[in-house]
Amino acid sequence: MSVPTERRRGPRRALTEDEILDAALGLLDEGGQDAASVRGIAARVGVAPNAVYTYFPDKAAVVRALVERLLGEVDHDVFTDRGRPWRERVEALALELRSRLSAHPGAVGLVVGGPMDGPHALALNEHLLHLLADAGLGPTEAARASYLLIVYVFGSIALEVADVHEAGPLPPETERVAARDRAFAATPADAFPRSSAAAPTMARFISTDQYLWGLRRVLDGIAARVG
Amino acid sequence: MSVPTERRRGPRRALTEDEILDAALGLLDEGGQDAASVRGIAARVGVAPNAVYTYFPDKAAVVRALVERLLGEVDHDVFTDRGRPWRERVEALALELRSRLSAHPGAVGLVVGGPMDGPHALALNEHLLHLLADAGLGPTEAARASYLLIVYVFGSIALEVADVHEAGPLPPETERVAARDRAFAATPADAFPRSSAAAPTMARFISTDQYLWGLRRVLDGIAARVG
DNA sequence: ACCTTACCTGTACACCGTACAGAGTATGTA
DNA sequence: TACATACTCTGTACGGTGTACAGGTAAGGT
Repeated sequence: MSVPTERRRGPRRALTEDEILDAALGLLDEGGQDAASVRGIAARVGVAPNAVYTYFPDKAAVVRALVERLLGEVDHDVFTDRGRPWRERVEALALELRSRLSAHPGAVGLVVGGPMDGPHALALNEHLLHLLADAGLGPTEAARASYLLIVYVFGSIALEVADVHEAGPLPPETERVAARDRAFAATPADAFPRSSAAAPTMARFISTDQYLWGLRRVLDGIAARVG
Repeated sequence: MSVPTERRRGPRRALTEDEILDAALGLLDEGGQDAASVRGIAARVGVAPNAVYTYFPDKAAVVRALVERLLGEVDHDVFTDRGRPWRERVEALALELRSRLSAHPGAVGLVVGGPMDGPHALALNEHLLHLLADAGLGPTEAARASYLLIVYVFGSIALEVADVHEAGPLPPETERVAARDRAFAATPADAFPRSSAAAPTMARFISTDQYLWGLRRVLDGIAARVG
């Protein structure tokens, strides 16, 4: 009888890179931005800290791999359907990215803070470029528009998550929206929020409504260049 | 003869908070994102590491104060002139912020990564809200538009700086643009950049031209809501 | 039965933020 | 003038971080 699970070449490989990434993401989800230490990861998979370095050359490589995995999780089908109008496809992409990333707030900083030059990131960029070419944009304007959209999507997610150092997931959207409304709403119905007290932060805790509103303004601006 | 420099109450105050912030910013400029350690700051002002804690409760407070100082350096006059068209004023604000922040790439991550809830940040937000009210937007749309603009300005700067972990200032814009063009330019003149090799990162090293292009698309989208 | 290869551990180093106790000095008050 | 007070700054120390180095151990292939 042979060994049921296939081994690679050397001795048994007790760990896998995926286990390590699972542990890192788990720590990030539970403890926020800085919770994924090498020692913590190793402890979570039940191994000495150095064992991690068998699979990744350094911590940055772990982070890169994790970012790639997160970006690889986005469902490309929803926006590669060339039968749908291009604006709908962009909105689908934007919503998909937002929901994927805000599921792991602690990891958002790592995604945005890195070079985003892995295969999945590039594939995403390429799909977006094709999409904008479908819309009728020339190569230069497509590149610029894709940059603009990337900035909006990642920028808004990054800003939203920026001041949530605490552990755990974001508060539910209903509560976030309520907080934002409390912050921005002027006291008289038609008044303009003039005091700092009325707008306590520059940009935080936005709703999906507001996210889509901004995205649509961007799309309006881009659409005007199509003709 | 009396002491020329005025003292507060206690013994001589050899350090000032500004000296500490100068040191922190200097380290950030020379060493990038993570170069501003408490120990490094203290060494640079010639003092034991703990002395810093006389002026700031913890490192986060140092960072907050530094962010506030950077945001306080933006020249408000260029965009509070209500005589100029509102789009011009937004562009002036966007360019001012970009030039101020990209002068200190190592500090950008700290600005964007924090809550941005200091007095200067709030004042900036308020000015932007007023500006958009001048443009004719109602309170809700002004808040949403200001959020959109903030996301664009800070998001693009953050993404641009994200993969420059190395020390020193950004390369000069001419070189950055050349790198970007090399990256995005399709090999045949009219071809569309399809390969990942042709677009090696999602969004990096953009020119002022491209920055303004994106900003103007955003402004187009906002302007369409004014009527 | 070797030898090679790859996994994993123990130990160690330099650095980080920062808490605690105390030394030193300039000031306000008697 | 003398003292008490208030404040700045230092020495030391603790627990945390990333990771380099040397070895031990177990599973192949031959």
